[in-house]
Amino acid sequence: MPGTPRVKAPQMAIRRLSMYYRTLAVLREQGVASVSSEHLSTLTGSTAAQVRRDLAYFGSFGRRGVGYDVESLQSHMRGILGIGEGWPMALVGVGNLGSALLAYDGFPRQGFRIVEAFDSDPRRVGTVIRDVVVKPMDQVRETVRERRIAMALLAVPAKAAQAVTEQLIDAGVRCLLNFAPISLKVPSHVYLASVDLSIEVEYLSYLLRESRAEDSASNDIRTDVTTMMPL
Amino acid sequence: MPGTPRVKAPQMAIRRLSMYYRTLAVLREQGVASVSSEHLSTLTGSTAAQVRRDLAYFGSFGRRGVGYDVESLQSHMRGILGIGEGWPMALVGVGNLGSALLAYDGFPRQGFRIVEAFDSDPRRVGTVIRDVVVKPMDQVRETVRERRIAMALLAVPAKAAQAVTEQLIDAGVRCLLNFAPISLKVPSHVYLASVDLSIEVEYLSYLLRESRAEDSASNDIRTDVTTMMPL
DNA sequence: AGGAGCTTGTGATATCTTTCACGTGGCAAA
DNA sequence: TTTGCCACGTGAAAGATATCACAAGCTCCT
Repeated sequence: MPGTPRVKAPQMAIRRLSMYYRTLAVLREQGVASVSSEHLSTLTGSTAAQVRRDLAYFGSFGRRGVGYDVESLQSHMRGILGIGEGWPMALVGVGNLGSALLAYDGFPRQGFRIVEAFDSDPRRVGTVIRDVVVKPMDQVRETVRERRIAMALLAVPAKAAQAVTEQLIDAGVRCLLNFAPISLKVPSHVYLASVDLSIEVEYLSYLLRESRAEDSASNDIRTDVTTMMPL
Repeated sequence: MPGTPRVKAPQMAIRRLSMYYRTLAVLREQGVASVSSEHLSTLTGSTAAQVRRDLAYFGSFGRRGVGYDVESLQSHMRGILGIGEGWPMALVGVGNLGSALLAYDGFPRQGFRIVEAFDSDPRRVGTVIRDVVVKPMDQVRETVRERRIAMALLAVPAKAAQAVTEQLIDAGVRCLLNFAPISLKVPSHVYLASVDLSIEVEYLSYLLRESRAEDSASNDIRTDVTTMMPL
């Protein structure tokens, strides 16, 4: 890998890499061979300086005066993000949201696959969704260990989330993506990210409310907003 | 409202308010009348200083030497976040994810309700989920205007997302929660938040990969991580 | 009433992140 | 080869956010 990562990359930079990666995939489909930081920034809603800085955290992938080679940059991003290593994932909680996650084709497209699903409800156990058989909770430990699953998606009710989390960690899971609206506690060797729909909606609600007060609207272009709570 | 917001609150502070709000709701159910910043911080995975600072952006709600009154603080948070104003929301895209969103009970519990749903697929139009009739896309404009819907959830394929966004904005929507894995462009008077599952999973994948390299694990307690990309 | 002990609210400070601005290397054309 | 232009990579500056640490205010007890 060219260049050395002098300092640790900010969490947000890593998230933006995902955006860059996807954008590069689109460019490649379109037959674009080379892209500048400027170009990439308009496509991802970032700034040129930010794109360059983000990439520079991991090495120097571009050529001065030219830009970045789309294919090579994409493959570097893939390597950095661990895409295509085919991480197998486990899903716990096969309710409405869990079922939707099982069916979500964005995961396999990026090389992540849900290979096991669990639920505590006996009526759901045994059902098959997208070739995955729903297993009872008491098989979590054995299955996760056996298949060496490191990542899990948590789509259970808030009340059950902490207990299930502990089960999963005990079984050897190292990464958790939590959808339950609750703040989970995990030991520091476990990575945790959360998608919290209520927080998103309430944040928008706040902005809406605030804007009613001041009401100052211009006509610029505002760009994408995602979300991250560090550490 | 007591106190004055001297400076604009960071976006992250607002997201944390949502956490505080939910935690307060739990405390109230448990009959807890008063809570300190210290206590609240352990429950939400923040720090005491951060809790105090976050709250101080909006006023002074506590009493020195005592703490915060759970009920009154909760009601202040509710006001700030605009919870309970009963914002009606529209959903576009009633696929797997869209259906799950319709069924998600976290929204109505916080006072947000999906009152209209739209889909471009004729096979889905007319179906009823949770008392909501799925309407065709060409009724977006009229319906959103008529019902004065300001918030919309976008659960359509990435390819369609930008076009649908523009339809919604044209119809008067001011806030969008986007689930499509794409960076949307919206005018600056429109608020946009995105939930991007691929980014979350790839972020975890990155951390996992990185940890394999250095492998330095201690036994502290790590706390919740959500996600936010500012402006 | 006075003092001990607790917890808030907040200046000041430290840390983290983004933006600026320019030196450097690279390409192309004359 | 030289000239002109382009776009990266990166120190340095600015800006944003989090943390520290303490004065101010409240309650209770004596």
